[in-house]
Amino acid sequence: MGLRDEKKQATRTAIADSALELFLAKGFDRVTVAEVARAANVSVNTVFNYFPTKEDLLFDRQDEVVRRLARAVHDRAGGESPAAAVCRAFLGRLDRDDPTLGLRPGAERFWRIVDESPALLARVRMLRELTEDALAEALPSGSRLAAAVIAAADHALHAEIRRRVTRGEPAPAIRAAIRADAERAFSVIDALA
Amino acid sequence: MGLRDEKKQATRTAIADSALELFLAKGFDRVTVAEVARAANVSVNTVFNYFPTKEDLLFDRQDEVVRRLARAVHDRAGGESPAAAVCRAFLGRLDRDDPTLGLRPGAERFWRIVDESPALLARVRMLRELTEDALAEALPSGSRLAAAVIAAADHALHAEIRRRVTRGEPAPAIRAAIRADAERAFSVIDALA
DNA sequence: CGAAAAACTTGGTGTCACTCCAAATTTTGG
DNA sequence: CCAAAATTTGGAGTGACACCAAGTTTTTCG
Repeated sequence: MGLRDEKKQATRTAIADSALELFLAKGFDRVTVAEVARAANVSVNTVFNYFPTKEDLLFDRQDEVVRRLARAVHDRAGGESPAAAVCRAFLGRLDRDDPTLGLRPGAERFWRIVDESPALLARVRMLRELTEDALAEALPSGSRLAAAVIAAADHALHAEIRRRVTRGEPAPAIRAAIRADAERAFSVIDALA
Repeated sequence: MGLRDEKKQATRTAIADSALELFLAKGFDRVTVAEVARAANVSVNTVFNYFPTKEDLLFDRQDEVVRRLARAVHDRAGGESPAAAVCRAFLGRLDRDDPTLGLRPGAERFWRIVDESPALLARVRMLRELTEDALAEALPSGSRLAAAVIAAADHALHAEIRRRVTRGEPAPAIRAAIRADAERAFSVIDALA
């Protein structure tokens, strides 16, 4: 990687970091792209060179997230059902305290930004749909219905975690409750896929 | 209702009709609000007086749609489970050839507009979420997880209908296939709510 | 009926995300 | 060191939408 790519990486993170800081301070909708550009010492055009939309300043590189359910199904052991695989992956992340779960301290601030912005909420819905699409492709049946239901359960569990965190419940209690919900839901859904 | 309200109604439908015509002809994203205003002989400001956003020109009065699942649950007979109630309501609409199903001729043109516009697809996702929210409130358990799963199934069934219609399958065949899918899915899900 | 009040429409002005283009500027490979 | 390639930038535009201060129309009430 030459000097050029190093600089690009630096510029990109400088922009994203400036953006996050501003969003945390003022909220997504009260920050303009021009402000972000100024804070990062670049032009507005450069911001759009790196990030196709303003929302991408916060939701950057979501490929991994979008493909998570599909990957869980794809990588499952022979004989394991898709729903069981997704369940197992979810519980694994729960035990491992995966940062994307929103259970770790600091997550609240992030999701607060999202919850207060219609544009970001729309983006979350889009990511959810992309997740569903990817899952449908990974299912041996290719069933959109099964994919929709499994993705809905996964999404609802994540949402429930955030809701409880916001409500101030302690992490261990949340983990226990969510674990029970997940096991119950996915075992029911299992008959679909 | 006085003269004023009659005029208002006339203006509103004139705007919506002009908009639909233009959207059908050119696609949502290739029509500006200014064009719609001109076609309806009003000012741009007046368009926004009646419709809060450009998307509302197409998705007007979606309250009914958003509350459909909640109403099915709310109005169910004693002893019927929520999932069963939603299933029954869905099958009823299928038999009755409800226009919002997308099975009737002309529906393709409408959904083509939607499918080609990112903004309208985002709006559909929002309506889906509102549907889910309303359903959660209507469930005796209030379970967001159950609501999410039921709403996902309902949404997926609608999407599947549209997909098959687009693919050119005959309506009776679609109805039969969807009926089977719905019965299977909701009976499985039944154990959740 | 007639005039003030209330409701509606309009023009104007401004903001902000985002696009397109052409002119710098920087980096790299030869 | 120089020319090609990549990057950054300024500038001009577009379109949705907010806000406000005039009109204009409809209603209300004396």
